[in-house]
Amino acid sequence: MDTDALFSCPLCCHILPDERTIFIQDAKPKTKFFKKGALVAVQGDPVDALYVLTKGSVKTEMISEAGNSLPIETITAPQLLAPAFLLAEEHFFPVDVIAIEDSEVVLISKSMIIKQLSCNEAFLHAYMKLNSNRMHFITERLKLFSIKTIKGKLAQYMLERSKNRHFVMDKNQTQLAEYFGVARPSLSRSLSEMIDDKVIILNNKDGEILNLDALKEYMLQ
Amino acid sequence: MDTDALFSCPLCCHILPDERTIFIQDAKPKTKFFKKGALVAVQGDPVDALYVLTKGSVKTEMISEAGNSLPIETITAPQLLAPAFLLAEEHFFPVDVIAIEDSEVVLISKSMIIKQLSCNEAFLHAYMKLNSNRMHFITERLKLFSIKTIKGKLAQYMLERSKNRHFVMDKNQTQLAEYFGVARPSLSRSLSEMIDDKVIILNNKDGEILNLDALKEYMLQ
DNA sequence: TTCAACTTGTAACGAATGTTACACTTTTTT
DNA sequence: AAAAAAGTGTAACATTCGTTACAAGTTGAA
Repeated sequence: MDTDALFSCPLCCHILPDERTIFIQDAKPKTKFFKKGALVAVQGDPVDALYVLTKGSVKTEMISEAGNSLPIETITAPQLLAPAFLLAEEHFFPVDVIAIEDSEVVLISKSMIIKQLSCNEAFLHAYMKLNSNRMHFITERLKLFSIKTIKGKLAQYMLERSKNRHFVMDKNQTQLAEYFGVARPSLSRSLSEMIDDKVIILNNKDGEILNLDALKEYMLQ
Repeated sequence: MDTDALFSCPLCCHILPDERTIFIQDAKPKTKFFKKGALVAVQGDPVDALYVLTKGSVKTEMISEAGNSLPIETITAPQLLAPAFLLAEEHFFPVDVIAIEDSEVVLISKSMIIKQLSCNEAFLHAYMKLNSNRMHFITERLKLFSIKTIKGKLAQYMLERSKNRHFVMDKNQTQLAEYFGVARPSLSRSLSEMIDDKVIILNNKDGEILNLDALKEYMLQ
């Protein structure tokens, strides 16, 4: 078990060095290993422990089963998995979690976390801030989905990362199409049309907004 | 100010009766009134205080501006507005909040909430559970959006509230179309096709699942 | 360099959904 | 009971997007 990684995750880093040995003794954390491509958890699995990703990286996605899948995010160690659901009444994984490289996950029991929350104020604040930030993240994801047209999604994406009418595409078209949940050729077509209409120009990953009003209009429909 | 409502909200109900007078003295909560239809908050407004809806009801929606709007939920007093964002680094309203009847909102400063969180364990747990539950709610909303076809959304909606192949439609078609973010005639068409295909039957609000496998298949595409 | 793998552009076509309009039914109000 | 309002079904047509296929460009490794 990678205790260094465990205690550098954004939550457990607030357990003081002196207390870490005792914490490990009390918590008796379980360690699980996952090969690249393995399922760490599936939608509906109960979240009965805090899942700390201590090595590797995973991706989360919704609705897999067989048909479509919508990627939500990729998570790189050291980080927590589904921390908000540990204390929820519906304490189940809302997504599938899949290892995208060989990974290690440390499980810490719910009761141990609750104990730590009540006796360690820094831990508590970190936990709450973590959940708040995740809420923000997932809300942004929802906002993207509430925009129905591909051009609208692109506009939102570009405006979100623009500064002085300049922006950088941090994903290639294949990844972006997957992120938006649309077909790649459709994305390419929409992008081409936005360029044809002189709303933006693109040089490789670098983009420039030529017509800000027109770009914003895309989102309103 | 409706203090009864304030102290019956799911968070402040954990402030003990003895401490309520002092709490009010210290917090000096501000009260705001909103007429039906008024904007309580818009996307991007800073969340610098805890918003407690003490009277009336509001609806929240994304991307309004002028074009489309996606309703997220309706909230009835006594309840909190955007509690998760009070402690987030990005402490801004993620949605527009609109009064759907004459309403009263009580504002309690962030510092007062933080103080209460650290000295009142029940308050703390209520706050965390509240955020966890909201996370679950918003994740379910996202799941609905990750399903692209209307029939798929309908299938998810029906399966979610079915018991022994029986379900009840708790919204009329107009409301459901708005909830899904689709056009009302399109929803009506999809519903008709599902009935024609003998996957479900509908008697007013009561539905019966005739072909469970077919219904589930709708979601996988 | 040369080849393979990845990435992008694009075209033709079909499927799903949106838009608009109107008739009809049900519910609510007067 | 009559009138008004709300809800529903449906048709014709437009639009957007998905699917499939292939060509061309780019990158990186052998």
